[in-house]
Amino acid sequence: MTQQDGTPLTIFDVARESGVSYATVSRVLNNRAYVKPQTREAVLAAMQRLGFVANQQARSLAGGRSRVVGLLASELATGYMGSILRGIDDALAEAEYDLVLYSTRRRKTREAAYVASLTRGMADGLLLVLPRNPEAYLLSLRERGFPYVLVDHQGIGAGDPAVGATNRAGGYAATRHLIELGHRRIGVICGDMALRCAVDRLAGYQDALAEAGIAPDEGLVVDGDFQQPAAYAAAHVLLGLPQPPTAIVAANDVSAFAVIDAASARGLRVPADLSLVGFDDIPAAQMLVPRLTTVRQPLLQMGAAAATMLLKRIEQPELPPERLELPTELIVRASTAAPAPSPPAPTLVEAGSPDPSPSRSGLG
Amino acid sequence: MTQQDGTPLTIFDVARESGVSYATVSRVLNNRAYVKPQTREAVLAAMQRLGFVANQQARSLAGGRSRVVGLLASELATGYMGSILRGIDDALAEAEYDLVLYSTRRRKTREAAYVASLTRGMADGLLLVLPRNPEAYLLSLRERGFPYVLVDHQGIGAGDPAVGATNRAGGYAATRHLIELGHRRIGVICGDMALRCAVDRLAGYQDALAEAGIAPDEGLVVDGDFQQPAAYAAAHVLLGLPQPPTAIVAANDVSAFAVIDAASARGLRVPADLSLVGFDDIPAAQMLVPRLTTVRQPLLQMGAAAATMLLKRIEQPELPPERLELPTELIVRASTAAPAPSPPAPTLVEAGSPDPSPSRSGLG
DNA sequence: GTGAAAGCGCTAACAT
DNA sequence: ATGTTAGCGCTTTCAC
Repeated sequence: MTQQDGTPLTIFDVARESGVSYATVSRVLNNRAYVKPQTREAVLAAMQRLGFVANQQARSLAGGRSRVVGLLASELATGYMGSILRGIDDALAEAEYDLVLYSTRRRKTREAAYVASLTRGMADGLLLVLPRNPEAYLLSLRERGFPYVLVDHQGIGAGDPAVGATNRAGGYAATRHLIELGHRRIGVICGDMALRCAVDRLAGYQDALAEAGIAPDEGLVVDGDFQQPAAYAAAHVLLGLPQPPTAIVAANDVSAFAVIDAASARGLRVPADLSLVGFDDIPAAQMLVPRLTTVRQPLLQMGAAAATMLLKRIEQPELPPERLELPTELIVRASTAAPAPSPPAPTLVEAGSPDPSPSRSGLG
Repeated sequence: MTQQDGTPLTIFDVARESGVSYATVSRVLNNRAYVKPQTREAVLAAMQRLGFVANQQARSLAGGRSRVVGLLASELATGYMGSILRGIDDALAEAEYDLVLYSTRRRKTREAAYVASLTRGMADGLLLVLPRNPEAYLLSLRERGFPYVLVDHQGIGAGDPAVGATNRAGGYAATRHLIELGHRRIGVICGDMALRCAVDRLAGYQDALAEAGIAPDEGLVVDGDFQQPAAYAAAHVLLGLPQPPTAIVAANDVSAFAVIDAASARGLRVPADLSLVGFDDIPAAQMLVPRLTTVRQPLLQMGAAAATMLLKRIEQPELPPERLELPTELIVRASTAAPAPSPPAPTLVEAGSPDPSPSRSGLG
């Protein structure tokens, strides 16, 4: 706000208006003790009257805190990021923190300098959502003792504060659902295996196969990277197999959409000819026809939890790193069904107890 | 960056390292004249050597510029926002500006104070993407002479700097495409008519009908708000008409998805029984089965153009407001087809030349 | 061309 | 409980 002469209002103006000193206004502004309730009210009233708003730059320059959190992300335009972003924003708004965006592709400059600019007053902490290769950042962040939290990227090594989801359990639930439907040949399209979440999802898939006594078939595990094109190619590989799978677990919903695409290009219908489970439950998953059976990640909550965790670490930087895994949840919709009874799988399955009717507990 | 003792590096350190003064370092930092090239290089080298990064807070406190742009948006988690966001980010990164996010639902405080905090040093300018009721902001923004640009919300009155798309032409193209396919009864599900873009799209629809000599039928124009639930209800209204439309123009893709939903709930198939055109071309539009025919908005470019315009206005706040409309483009995919020949529309059409074969020029 | 000095608006000791 | 006094790290006059 400005006064009538255009000069910005300062706490000095508020001080004069309320008849106290400079410092007292600052105390009120910062909700500190040692202010008589009566004085506090008078100052607050003066602020109201004047329409005073503190200059954030000055506060952080003087006090060392900016009440800004940085968000480093490789990609902004996905539904995935959008949901996380909203969760973060909610939690931050609650605490009256602002959010500055840093997309990874910005960094034309050296990484060190880049992180340095963050740690030099601009932000009090950093949220990293699936950054491309975080090692470069993490090192200097750790060195500086700068507060940060990883979102959905627990790193291959542990030790960093992180918020993620139970990806392994999710991969397990997806696969088990298919097994319970009667599928035995279940393909999987992997995500970017540099990311822990992709590794975990695959592990969950393997868990479920093992539990059901289905021998793993390397040919049914195809690479992907969470993106449409790779998944489309992967789907064609799977569907082109001499003995194609009757069901596919996709690393994420976007990959699942690609499978539908590839399947329909081959004249296969989902779920009649091919069952399909995605991962994420992005909004589009329920818009699709058929609606996608998928493993929901609580993206909004993950964002909020990460922000909350970061705020805590900003307050107490010495806190030991904490790791949070939020539960995933299988959402059964219309893209999965029992396999077509037609061709009874010949002999490619190598081993395992051929128990055809696993227990129905809990799922599907 | 910090020195070995943990003290942050300042331009004073750089000055000492390079044997010049304090002020000269500042000049180099700001790319100002009156520095001997040789001196400049020496200073730059010292910065490199030390790994110096300027404190942005201090710079803006002293200099009055923050190199930060604020983004005010009502919603962050949509594909729509994501695309715009990316465009903004690209343009800003280019100019080495940072982006601070302000979602509308944050403002628990009074609007005036809210905007004030933006204009008090935090940001040099503000981008407003489809804010809920911008009047409150705009007024105080204008009063302050604070630079801002509206994105995709040209306001009912003109006069604000804004970037949008040719919504009217888009609505026209969508409708005309359907007309050329042979449709005569074309329903429309409106967007939030408080927004100019929704009004324009409807106008385009009406343009096309008029041009084809199809009498407007009020019953075929149903309210919506760009969201799934309202569009779903609207679709049922349309489809439940004694004489339902053979084609529907939806205000946006999300609404179009809802129509597919409602149609399939009624046993209708798209495009065999019902043709459908969306608006936006969000990523999901091409993932859907059937792929959605839609009017593409260049969201990324809109974001980038708005950011660029804002930067220009930050440099020269006195510039007259500029208004930019980026072209929309009809993307014909699989959700539109010629109407089923079965029931030859009885008599509800009131007037107009019943020319059944409009020219095929350009579209289709 | 370069250096010296005065703030930018605020926080945080230190007094009182 | 309140006032006084230094700065925070930088930009920007103004001298030289």
